[in-house]
Amino acid sequence: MQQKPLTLKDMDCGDCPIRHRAVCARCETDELEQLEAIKFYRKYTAGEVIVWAGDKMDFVASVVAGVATLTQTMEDGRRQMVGLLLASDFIGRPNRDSVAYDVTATTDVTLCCFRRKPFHEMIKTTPNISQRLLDMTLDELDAAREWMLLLGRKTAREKIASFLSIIARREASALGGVPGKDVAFELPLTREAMADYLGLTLETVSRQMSALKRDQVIQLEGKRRIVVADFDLLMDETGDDADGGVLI
Amino acid sequence: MQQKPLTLKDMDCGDCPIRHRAVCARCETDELEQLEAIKFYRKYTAGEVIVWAGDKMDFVASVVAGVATLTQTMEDGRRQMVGLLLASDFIGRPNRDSVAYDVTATTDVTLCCFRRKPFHEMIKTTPNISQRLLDMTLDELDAAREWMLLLGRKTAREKIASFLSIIARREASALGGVPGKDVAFELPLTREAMADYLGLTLETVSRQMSALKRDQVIQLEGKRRIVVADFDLLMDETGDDADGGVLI
DNA sequence: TCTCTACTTTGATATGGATCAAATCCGAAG
DNA sequence: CTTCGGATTTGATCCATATCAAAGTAGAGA
Repeated sequence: MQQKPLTLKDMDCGDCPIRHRAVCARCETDELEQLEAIKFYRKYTAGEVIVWAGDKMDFVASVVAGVATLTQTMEDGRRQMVGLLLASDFIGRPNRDSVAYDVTATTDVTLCCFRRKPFHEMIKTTPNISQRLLDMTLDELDAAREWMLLLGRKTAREKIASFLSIIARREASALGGVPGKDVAFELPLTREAMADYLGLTLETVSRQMSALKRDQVIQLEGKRRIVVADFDLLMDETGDDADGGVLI
Repeated sequence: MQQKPLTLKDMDCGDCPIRHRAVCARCETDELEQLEAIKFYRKYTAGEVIVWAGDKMDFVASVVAGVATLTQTMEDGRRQMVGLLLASDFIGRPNRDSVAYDVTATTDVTLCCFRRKPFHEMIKTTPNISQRLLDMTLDELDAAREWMLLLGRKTAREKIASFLSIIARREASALGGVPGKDVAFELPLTREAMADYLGLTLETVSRQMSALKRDQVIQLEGKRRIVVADFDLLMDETGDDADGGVLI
């Protein structure tokens, strides 16, 4: 399944959002050149496992395109998603050589990878990069805490509405804006993966999607395409405060 | 309630674990001196709110002693704890001036505070500090993801057992070890706060505590003191893998 | 010592979501 | 176009936990 790594020649760097957004927004030219030297690309197809929990991982990476997930699995098979990685999100830990979660591509995925050891060395000497990583990690922590409220206290209907609004918002911000009154988007996850995200069963996910459709909060075009005529109506179903929510 | 800030003279710095463990484990002498210059202490009594969600916070801090919590509250009053802060844990965001969660002292708490702006300036120029903060934030992210599995997929009984083992482990590691076959400790939270931690009601927490006691997994001395004769027996109830669990 | 009050336990009942089961949909392979 | 298999929907039933209610406990203050 896995193709041989792409070289820089295979992909115009203009397609790679990393140097501009994810890791090195404030880097100096020579730091960017250092990063280029340890950078390579990898592609995965939908459904492919990128790394298994416990495996060695000798690179860190940014998602260039597609959607990947982090999931934990209990001995008896119960699964909980703990990370949803979209374009420009970061995978891996500069100072750990194995991963704690299964990382899976849920759509076709392109990663921009950096060899872990030299990347780790760079961090130690480059405040810009470690500060950028700190900011990104703090954002992830905020997202995780929002997610904890969802898992611990929201009803199934609120969970679905929250998930849809999260996806809508992230898709919109990837295109550089905020969702307008009406939005349409493709779900990057199966019902089962949504269930793993939300701490529900896939049957409950399906039922609540049908209920939101019946109640005219969303429309379904096929199984995966969602049309939201009135985004405020969807937000009303999330249980969240009306104002967007300011962060720590 | 709140006492006037302590000065360095009020507290021997030897009592403060911060410079040694939390923020500056690898700092140079002059960096430590910079930190001293912007450092002060604050004390809070059990039950006191340290900051409300949305309030300005002009300092960051490390917990020196006691237990504090981060909680989110929905409009209708549903509450979810999203952070449990013990000795040497960090509070606040160097680059944000307001907080997103209620921060509450659940026991008497002593904080070692650093004025936010100068601390933020130090980070920018001191790789040691920003790297240390990155490591701490990544640890918190791991804890949050463990917590998400608990909230999304564990039964009430597993949640309680997991919570008790987490507290036992953190108490033990604060004393510089790992929990032995038998451990005893004081719960730093009310049943209601435990419910907020676990995404349960306080009645369910109480019932499951009683059940674990009935089944001889734990003993209760009074309402708050827990004695665990066989720690493995408690671990068996958590639903977690037998081996401790390696991290990303 | 005796309240008072917050915390905790226990009981009875209701219910949201899980579980078990079966049908339907739809895209990919032939 | 037809077939096949994974993804999804829908239905019937069950059960873990919430909810509502009341009683018990213990520590702080009078």
